Amino acid sequence: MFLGTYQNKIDDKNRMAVPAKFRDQLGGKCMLTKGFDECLYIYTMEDFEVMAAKIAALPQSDADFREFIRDFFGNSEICELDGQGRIKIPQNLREYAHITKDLVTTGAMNKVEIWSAETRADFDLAKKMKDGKFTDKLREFSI
Amino acid sequence: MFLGTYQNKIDDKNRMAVPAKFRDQLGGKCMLTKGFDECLYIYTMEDFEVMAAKIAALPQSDADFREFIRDFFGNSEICELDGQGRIKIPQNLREYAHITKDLVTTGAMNKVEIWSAETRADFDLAKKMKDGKFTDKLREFSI
DNA sequence: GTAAATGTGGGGAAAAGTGGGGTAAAATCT
DNA sequence: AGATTTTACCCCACTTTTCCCCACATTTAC
Repeated sequence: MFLGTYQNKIDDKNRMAVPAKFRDQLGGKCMLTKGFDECLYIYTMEDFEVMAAKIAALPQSDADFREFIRDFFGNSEICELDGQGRIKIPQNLREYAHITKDLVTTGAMNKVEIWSAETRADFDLAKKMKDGKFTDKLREFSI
Repeated sequence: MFLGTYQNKIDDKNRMAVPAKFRDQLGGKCMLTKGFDECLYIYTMEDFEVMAAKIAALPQSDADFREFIRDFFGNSEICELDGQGRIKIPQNLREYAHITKDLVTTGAMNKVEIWSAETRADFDLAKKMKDGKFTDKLREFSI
């Protein structure tokens, strides 16, 4: 289970230090993918396999699904952690998540999310605006 | 069952002594999470697991739920008590609860609440203002 | 009153984060 | 194809943070 929020930076060589708390669970290797909401996801190899199987099973007859499939696999990378526990983030994913310098890394149960610090801040703000409506929604799920 | 209210402090290394009465029930480890009302919650590992399972099951296709999931897990932390029964409170949670120095720690049945002393004082005051309406509300629940 | 438990502070070793050099591999150009 | 440039990757070095341990003051229990 991935938990907690961390601040970190990407360096000139496009490397990001994976927070130490997450490294053991990843075991030297991870899958880096395009996430929802303009952030990136890190999955363990096992969890990625599960997800990949689900997505690959979507009906190819549907054009939306075909696009989703190529978008998902086209924006996924196997990342090996270097001696200092860093991964390299490729250009296409950096662009998608607007990553330039400052990052926020958040554990979210079965995945790790990587955000550009600015994008995350904007998102937080937008969230506050509609907090009231949201709690009503949660109630439907008995939380 | 967690009971009672205690005053304590957070030190320069962001450590807080867990009141001794609570330590046995926690067993050397606890979950620290963001609570409602700008305070923090301490759960036992077991109680947290139950909650986490519920939340992890929310549909990822809904943007509000995605945000809720990252807010919940991103602001949760496994805390190990050190030799003196203290836990470290991470930056994101300190900020959320406005924790700087003086704290109030309250047992609340299945969880422990950690408040900044000032926030708690303000909150008490605010609550008193609407006491009349509140007792009416309780009546609906046969209390 | 004495002993044990609790709360608080701080030193120091170890780990984590960050930056950068050097070499090898890959891509590009002539 | 060979030469040149670019990219990737391994390794080292430095700074900052974390955490483990010890010490002491204060409170509680007997």
